[in-house]
Amino acid sequence: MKIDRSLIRSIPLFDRMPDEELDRLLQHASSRRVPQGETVFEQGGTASSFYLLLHGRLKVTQVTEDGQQIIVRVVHPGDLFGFAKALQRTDYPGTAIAVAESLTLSWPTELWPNFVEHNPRLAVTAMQTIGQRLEEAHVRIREMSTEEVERRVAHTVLRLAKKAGRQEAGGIRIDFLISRQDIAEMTGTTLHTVSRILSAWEKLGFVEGGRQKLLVKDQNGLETIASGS
Amino acid sequence: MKIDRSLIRSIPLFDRMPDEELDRLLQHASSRRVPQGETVFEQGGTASSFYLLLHGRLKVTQVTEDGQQIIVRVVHPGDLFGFAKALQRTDYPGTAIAVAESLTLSWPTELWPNFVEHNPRLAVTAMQTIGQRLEEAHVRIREMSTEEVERRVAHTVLRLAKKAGRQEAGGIRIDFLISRQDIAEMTGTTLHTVSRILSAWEKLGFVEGGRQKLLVKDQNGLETIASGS
DNA sequence: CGTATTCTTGACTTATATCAATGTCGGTGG
DNA sequence: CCACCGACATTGATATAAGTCAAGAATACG
Repeated sequence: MKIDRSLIRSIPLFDRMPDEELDRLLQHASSRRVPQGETVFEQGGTASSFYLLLHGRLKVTQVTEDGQQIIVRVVHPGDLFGFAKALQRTDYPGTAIAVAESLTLSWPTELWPNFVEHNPRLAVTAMQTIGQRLEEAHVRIREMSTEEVERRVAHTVLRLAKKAGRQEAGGIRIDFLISRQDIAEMTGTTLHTVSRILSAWEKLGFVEGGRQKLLVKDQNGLETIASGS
Repeated sequence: MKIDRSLIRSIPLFDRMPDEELDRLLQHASSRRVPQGETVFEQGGTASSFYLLLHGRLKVTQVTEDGQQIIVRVVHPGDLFGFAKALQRTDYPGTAIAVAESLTLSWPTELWPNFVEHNPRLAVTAMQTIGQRLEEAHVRIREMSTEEVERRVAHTVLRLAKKAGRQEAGGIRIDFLISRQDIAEMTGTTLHTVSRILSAWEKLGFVEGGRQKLLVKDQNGLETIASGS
């Protein structure tokens, strides 16, 4: 399948890679259009590929034994995801669902060690990527350990605005479908509590809600809350 | 400084590395004995080295702006730690304190990219290490999102018993000094709640407490609690 | 010994979950 | 095109897990 090289070039992971190396990489890649709501891979499924998100937005969810769901992370364009093999796993630990029309690149997992060995720069960058993810996880742990719900929700919304926000008349629109339940699963609370919090913020003019919609109208206001009232 | 090679060989990261490669690595390494209670590096300090724990036990803590402390992780023998550079940071995100007499190896951070480029296997293994750490973080996030305190404490104690337990008459001893406060900082709760929980478990014969001591007497009992009563 | 941590335990408070009911939006198909 | 249905959201009332406040006991250490 033919893949637009300029789109790839815009991704930090590949921006300084020599042409030939990049071509070698793309040779083995396949791309796929993923419509809103469809899954890229599912929790427990055999990890046959690793992926790169070129365009769109995904959420990675996990379901616990007793049926509770959490959102492990949101995948943004340029992010590697589903690299279970690099974590020495054979199955995917979560389910990746498109929350906006998306475009992915994928490679067979067998090629991962190969790529890494032949391309040390890729290895270093990939490690940095995973490292950043680790830091994000630690931030989340820290917030869940020390902050109350409202602050956590504020932090989460601000991060979404930063990573997935589109400037719009009146504020920053979160650029994909996101429900109260989703926000609850990202912050470790219930949709009821999130709903109450967003309602309160709406009264204060900080945000504007809507069905699976969110518009941040006053970033400073939220930052005040995030930093502990 | 002369370093015992057999000790290094026992560590998975290096077990299958050619002798010459290992020597090249050890050439640039320095080892240090860290007495109980001393720090290896401190939060915010310039990341000048990365480390490997050969022997002993460390805890890595973080202090938030408003002075609350959490334990990010416990470092066990064989673990890499303080590899801030791999995460493209210039400072250490936390403080590493010896909770038992310890022995570390360290390398100047500048050598990290060098090592990785010259030793692809090391790169892959290091990535797996970070990957595992990421998974552990996700487990913790999942537990904090979905489980109540008692279950989380049970999970944490069981993990400690598994990773840092020494068989002993009557049960499995957690092999380093650990306070109620420490357990609280690992599970996102308060020392009071931990104290009450451990007291209750002691009455049930699951554990035996003591000042900065913990003995797991009934692993199955704890596992029942961990899995949701 | 006495002084400082660490731990325990009780009483009380509170944030947040749970339970329950109703409202609203938006897409589907008749 | 409108009506209806299902998914999503709001909001109130109530329950409760866990935090906070407070005091004292146990243990280690110099």
